[in-house]
Amino acid sequence: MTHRIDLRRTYDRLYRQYGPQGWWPATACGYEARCLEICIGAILTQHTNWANVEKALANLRDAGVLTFPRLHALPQRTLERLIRPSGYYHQKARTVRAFLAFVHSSYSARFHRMFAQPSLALRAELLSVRGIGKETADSLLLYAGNKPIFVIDAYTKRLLAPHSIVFKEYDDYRTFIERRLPRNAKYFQEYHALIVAHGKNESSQNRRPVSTRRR
DNA sequence: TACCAGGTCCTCG
DNA sequence: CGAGGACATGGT
Repeated sequence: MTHRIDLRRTYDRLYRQYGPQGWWPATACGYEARCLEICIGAILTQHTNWANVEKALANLRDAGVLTFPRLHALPQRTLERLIRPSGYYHQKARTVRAFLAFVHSSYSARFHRMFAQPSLALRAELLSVRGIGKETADSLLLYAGNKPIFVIDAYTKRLLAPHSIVFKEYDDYRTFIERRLPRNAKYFQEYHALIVAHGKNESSQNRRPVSTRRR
């Protein structure tokens, strides 16, 4: 089967339409703090509107617990209460704690050590953490670790589907895209961000059809 | 009111 | 293994 989509040109088109996205939307300064915020945000955003995730992150920030040691020491119930707006709060609290325990025990709670590992080996380790699946693992690798791994999400599949590019396996999507693009983390970050911007734009138009009236 | 949002895990046949 | 369901809040 021949795939007509030109992924580089698609990127250019999206970039012209939406402009630079500068993802991931993180506010923290400093490498470790920023990694923490990205990782927690990536877990909280699973099947969840980003606006809800921001409420949860704001709760953690306001409570002064958005640091590795504070978050790691937080009781399950307290964590659940703070991240409640992001939904699935029981599951996600467990995942956040499992993730922090993993980083703590395997990498002394240091993200720079964790991301010093070879990407694919680290990916396998992340996938062994309960609650972290392929998309979340790849988001951590790409946005926190700056690894050239392309993140596949619902929007990405939605973008490819009209071109009859449909796979059963997550990794088939990833391979398809990675084989057709320069392996560059910044490029992948921006590209995936553009796909999400486009996806949100499209779905908002579906909800409220474009008015035929102009000006 | 119903449906959706930057998934993941578990169970059952 | 593949389909189906559970997990949960907030916005439109």
